[in-house]
Amino acid sequence: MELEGTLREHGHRVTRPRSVVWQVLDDTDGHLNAQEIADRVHALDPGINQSSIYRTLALFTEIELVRESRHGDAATWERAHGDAVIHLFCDRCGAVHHHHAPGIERLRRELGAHPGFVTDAIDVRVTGHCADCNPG
Amino acid sequence: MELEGTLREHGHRVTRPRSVVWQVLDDTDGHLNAQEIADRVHALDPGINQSSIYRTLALFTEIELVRESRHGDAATWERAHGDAVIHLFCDRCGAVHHHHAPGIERLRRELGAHPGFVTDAIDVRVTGHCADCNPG
DNA sequence: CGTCGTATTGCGAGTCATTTGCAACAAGAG
DNA sequence: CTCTTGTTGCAAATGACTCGCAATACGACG
Repeated sequence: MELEGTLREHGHRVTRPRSVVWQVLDDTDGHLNAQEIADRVHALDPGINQSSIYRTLALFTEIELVRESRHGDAATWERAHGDAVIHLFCDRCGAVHHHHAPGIERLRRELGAHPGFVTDAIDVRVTGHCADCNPG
Repeated sequence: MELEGTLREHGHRVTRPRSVVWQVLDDTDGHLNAQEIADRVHALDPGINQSSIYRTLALFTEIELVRESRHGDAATWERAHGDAVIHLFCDRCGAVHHHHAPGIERLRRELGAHPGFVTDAIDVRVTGHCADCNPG
């Protein structure tokens, strides 16, 4: 299992909060905020504390199982994925869509040729609105 | 003056906090966090309140004089600039460098062809480290 | 110039998501 | 089964940012 392997690899234990939080994120195709994660976690196990959820998310982010993003003042988490997927944030309904953009690899090559900076990750975020979202 | 015109255009007054905050951001080539802005503002006028600085930054962001960005849990502000400038965040020294990437226009065109989403702004953020930054 | 209406400020008190200290607990090596 | 120590739950703390409100000062107008 991806979770167990990655945790062990980094010298961490497999615990109940970690399994449940992972179960929630792994079952979701998209971004969840802290509230949504807590709700789903509690549906599976009401005994898990909010602090443990935050600690777990921080750990998962550190070992790159999860990607955290902030848009405006909203924090969301999703399963980690490669750079070539960019995020489309809808200003109307708040949804976050994924879009595959191979052009990112071109950008990465271009940056590689730039002697002043060593690139690690590239994060492209587009704001706008879904075609079917009503104004306001 | 750019500040006065833009404020008037949007029906806002030109006040001391607004002039001083603008003076600070306009004199800086790059990103400043709330603390740095407050320090520089207070160097020019110690009587300006922190809340007014926040309110001013929010207003400037709204009328697009200023661009706010959040990286991790750090909020920073800079004079507004076009999308074709991407941000390079150094994980070691915390600096934010600008890089001109005309490829963004290509990406915008590509997204324009995507029927499901109407693009407004594109924000490209690269994490990594300056070539001359020491590890740790 | 003065006057006046109202946007804006300064201040202090909130807010609220996230973090932290610590004693109790439990994963998992031996 | 035992023991070590990484983790948890809890409750209290943090801290960046926001808000309510009376006092202030823009700037339109005469």
